Amino acid sequence: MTKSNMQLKISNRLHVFRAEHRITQEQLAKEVGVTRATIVAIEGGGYNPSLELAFRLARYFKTDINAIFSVEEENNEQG
Amino acid sequence: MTKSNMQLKISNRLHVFRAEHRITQEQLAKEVGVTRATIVAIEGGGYNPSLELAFRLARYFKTDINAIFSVEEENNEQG
DNA sequence: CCATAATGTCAAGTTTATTTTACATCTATT
DNA sequence: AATAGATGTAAAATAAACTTGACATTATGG
Repeated sequence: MTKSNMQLKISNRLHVFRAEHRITQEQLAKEVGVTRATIVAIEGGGYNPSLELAFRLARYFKTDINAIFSVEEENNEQG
Repeated sequence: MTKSNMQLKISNRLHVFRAEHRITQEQLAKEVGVTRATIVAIEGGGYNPSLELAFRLARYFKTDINAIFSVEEENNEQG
């Protein structure tokens, strides 16, 4: 079992972006074309959305995917 | 029907990255933990992978998601 | 030409994202 | 306390990502 086969944990700051922009889950869901359940799931964490949805969220908040989503590194070789 | 409800077309340069790195579909598939069919599907285009897989591919090529995947803008304000 | 590796395709199956619906909780506001 | 808006949870259903296996085609090299 190689490392590349382990599931990556993807964390996100969607809740923060939503707070900053003062938009509700329901509004955001409508804006990006999904249901509130999906937004809830993403904010709940440990959830792996589609790339398209990630792009839509980034685009809505006029930012980059990496500003919202990031990979949880188990292995800290960022130096 | 608002624009935000239309499906975004996501294009990618996976084929290019793979050529540059001289790695086969099968090798790459193994590296990022999917099957060759998935790599073929992505390179074929019009395919919407998971965000996790997008992150894995970017990470493998030591680059950013945006260098590999991009949204096809119907509305050309990309500078 | 012959063998082998790499790629493209297709159909059927499994897993997981996303939807739908319903109900509970929490925070204002009156 | 009552009403209303926003959020959390959960279970069943649907859609879509991803797998599996098999076969065809296109390079590449002996």
